[in-house]
Amino acid sequence: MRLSQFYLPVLKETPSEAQIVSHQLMLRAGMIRQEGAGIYAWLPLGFRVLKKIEQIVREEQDRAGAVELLMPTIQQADLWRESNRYDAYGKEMLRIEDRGGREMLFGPTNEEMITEIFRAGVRSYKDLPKILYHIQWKFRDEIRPRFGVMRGREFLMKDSYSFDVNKDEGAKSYNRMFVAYLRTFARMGLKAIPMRADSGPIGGDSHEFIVLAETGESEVYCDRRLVDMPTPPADTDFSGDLTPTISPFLEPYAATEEKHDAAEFEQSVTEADRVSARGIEVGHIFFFGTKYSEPMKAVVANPDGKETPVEMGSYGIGVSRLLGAIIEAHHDDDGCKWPMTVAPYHVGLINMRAGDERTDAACETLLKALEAAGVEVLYDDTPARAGEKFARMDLIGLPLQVIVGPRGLDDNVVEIKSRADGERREAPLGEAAAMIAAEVHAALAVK
RNA sequence: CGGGGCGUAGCGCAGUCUGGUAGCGCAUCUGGUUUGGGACCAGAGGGUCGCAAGUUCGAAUCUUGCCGCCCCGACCA
Repeated sequence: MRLSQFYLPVLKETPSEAQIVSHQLMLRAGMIRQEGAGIYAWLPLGFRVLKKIEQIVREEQDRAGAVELLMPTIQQADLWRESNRYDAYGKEMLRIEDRGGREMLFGPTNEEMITEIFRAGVRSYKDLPKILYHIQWKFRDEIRPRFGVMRGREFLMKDSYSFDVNKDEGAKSYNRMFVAYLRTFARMGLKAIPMRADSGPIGGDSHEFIVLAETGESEVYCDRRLVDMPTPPADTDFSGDLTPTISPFLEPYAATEEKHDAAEFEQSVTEADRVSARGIEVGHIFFFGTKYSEPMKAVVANPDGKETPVEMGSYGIGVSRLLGAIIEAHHDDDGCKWPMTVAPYHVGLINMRAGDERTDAACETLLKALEAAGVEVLYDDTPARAGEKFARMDLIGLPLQVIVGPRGLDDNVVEIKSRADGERREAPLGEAAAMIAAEVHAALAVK
């Protein structure tokens, strides 16, 4: 992509309404634009990252055996009356009326609808287990939206729902999502720690996945050993018993404020390993049994031929929020520092003298070769000054910058700069594309 | 919903107390000089001062109402 054809409205100054660094950088790097309190338009650069994150979430859901579908954003009030949540949900639910005066709502979550979809198609325990998920926009009329996409009112969420014949089977589904979540966040360069969490009005077992960050909204407490716990590998067998895989994560102490037990914390964790910090909740998993299946009559015939309500769980990932969390974890004073797996483009190609025959030709050749090798390139072909180009490229934070200018071309080399550590090195012009492509693919291969 | 603050050019702000017909920096456009880390000179364009009503000869400025946004608290991916 040529920058001259792209839409990248960067800001030199920090908009005053942005309080935390991720919000500031997303506005400055032209990733989002606020259209109302807690409502954002996704500009091209931000949209690309959103799609990358969404795709990683999707791949790990699929790997864990979940099946994707798509439910509508608008739902009917009657569906929510079946679970008695239409009145219980309160003002956080955005209620709408259609032209016929029917009560509708913009979905804040989808337990009711998925239960309705499930019960319409499943009759027997032999069809279980099932995990269904979708990635869809939600609207929750938050009392106080803030911090940009970290607490928007409209937000993109991946929500999965598991259906099992009994509680033991339900626990297996819960574990599958548990492992899928560990892998999902790790692939984005995040250390997300599962913590015992308050399951709220839903009840049942619950874990929140927390990224430690000073700007996090929750107070959390955990054992330091959890911070560097290795991620379960890509070849994990999701059809097998996952208890040994997840038990190392369950044994050390970890809890959010609501579930924190100071006495237990001090007793079970050595003083040196006690971490009390702030964190960003990027995922939340629940097992809630028959809360919806019972009132909504989502039942299957069990092996005895008796109809029993299915045991359900729900599993959420805040996809749009993850952009904020990743920036909080990966940035410096100059801008974002995207991990390769979620970067809007892998490489920023900087033409130091756009309009000069020699640099233009070298850039065009590199661009073609890189794109042919499957590398996503943002090519700065604008006539802007060098300082401006570097600052802009640092701000948007592409992992690799390739600098092509007369100075290097005199020696037949280009410069490659890594955004992560600022390291610069030279590469022969003829070999640069292959070297960069290999580097990009190596970084992406880590799954 | 309670408490606090803000709304003036795309962005950041001054002007409001003390009413006199709107300004600064950045950005944008034109010409020129520059050109490897946010350049310089000269010129130009861009504003129903959030909206409405009121007071006044005259309102960005005073009064009232409304709208929007931000921050602190209770709720949440």
